[in-house]
Amino acid sequence: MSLEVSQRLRILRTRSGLSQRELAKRAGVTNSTISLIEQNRVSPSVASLKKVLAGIPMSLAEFFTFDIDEPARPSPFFPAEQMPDIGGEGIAYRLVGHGLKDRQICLLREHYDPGADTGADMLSHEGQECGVVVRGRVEITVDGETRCLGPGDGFYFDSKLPHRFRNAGEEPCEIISANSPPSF
Amino acid sequence: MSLEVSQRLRILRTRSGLSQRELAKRAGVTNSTISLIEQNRVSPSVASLKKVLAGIPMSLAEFFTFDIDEPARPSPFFPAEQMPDIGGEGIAYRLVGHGLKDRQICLLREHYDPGADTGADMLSHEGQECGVVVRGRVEITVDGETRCLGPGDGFYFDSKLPHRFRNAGEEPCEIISANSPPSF
DNA sequence: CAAACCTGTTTAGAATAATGAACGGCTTGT
DNA sequence: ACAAGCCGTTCATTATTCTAAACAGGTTTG
Repeated sequence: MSLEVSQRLRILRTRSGLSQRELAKRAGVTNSTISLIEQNRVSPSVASLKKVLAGIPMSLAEFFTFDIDEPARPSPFFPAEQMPDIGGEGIAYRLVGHGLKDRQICLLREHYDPGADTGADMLSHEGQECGVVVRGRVEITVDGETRCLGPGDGFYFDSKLPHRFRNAGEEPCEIISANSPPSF
Repeated sequence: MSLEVSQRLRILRTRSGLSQRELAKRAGVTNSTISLIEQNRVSPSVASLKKVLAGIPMSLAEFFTFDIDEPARPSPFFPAEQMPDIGGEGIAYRLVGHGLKDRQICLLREHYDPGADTGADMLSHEGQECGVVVRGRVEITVDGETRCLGPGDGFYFDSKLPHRFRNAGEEPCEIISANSPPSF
């Protein structure tokens, strides 16, 4: 949680143009409750926080996911040679959109040397990921199911499923992949 | 909130294969706290709920947004020849992950014949989009800025900015692109 | 069989959050 | 000037949550 409950609430309340008392009235709590929460002197019960948010109105899910963002307008183009390499052993990941704010997609050019893989342990993380093989062949294991994909073949799976990538062939392998929310 | 805090916690805990005591230990609370919360006999403070979730581990945002849509697991692999073509005049879009539920990313294999383009009118829609040129050359215009990209080059922009794609070269052009939220 | 070890639940008391009524500061209107 | 209104904050009391320890049921171990 990048933002405290206290900060989030104060931001949301003031953004809505409500005073502590006014919000309290709408929410069915007292103004002191709001005050104490916003000063981070108490940690509200989920029940009371829910009541408070109902006065804005906003759901708990929205409350905990909202973020303060600022706009910016950088160039939309990313030349091949300017993409930073963020890969590892025998693997190169090049990120499209490096440096952009509020990026929702992590789009990667992935390069696997022959024999290279993502490691002995299966990967597992939040989000979804997908990709297309552009060159070479890659052996992909997802949730116990293994397949060998070639140029033009695609994949799409929930990143929480244990997965692994391996270049089992003799030639380098290129993949364009996307995942969201971004892992890089 | 479609799901009670109590239900969510019990589902998440059991799904993680943890007992109340084990989770309590990891979270630094007592087992009775977990029990009472799961029985909905108390509404935990945000502070204690956060502690509990840290033992899973999971953020408050994830906790309140997660949903139980756990249908049968479809295959994560999409062979090249099975991807449906959803393109237009001189253009072919092939979708990776066709038929999946709750897809957050629209990953496309795009094929542009020489001279083909996305039309006279600029495109503009919700979301973000990005891609990498795999073969050939494409002329991309975003918010008045035009660039010609070749293999390995990437782009990333807000889909609301007026944009247009055109294959200005003599050879077919292939692009792997991603956009979110999905337009297909 | 029974002792040991799980599981989730319950209870009294300690710790914490929420209330209701104050307070001080600032602005508006008479 | 001064009262009336708003603002956010503070404090003693009340209400709720959290803890520690015990309870009840099921499974494993000797």
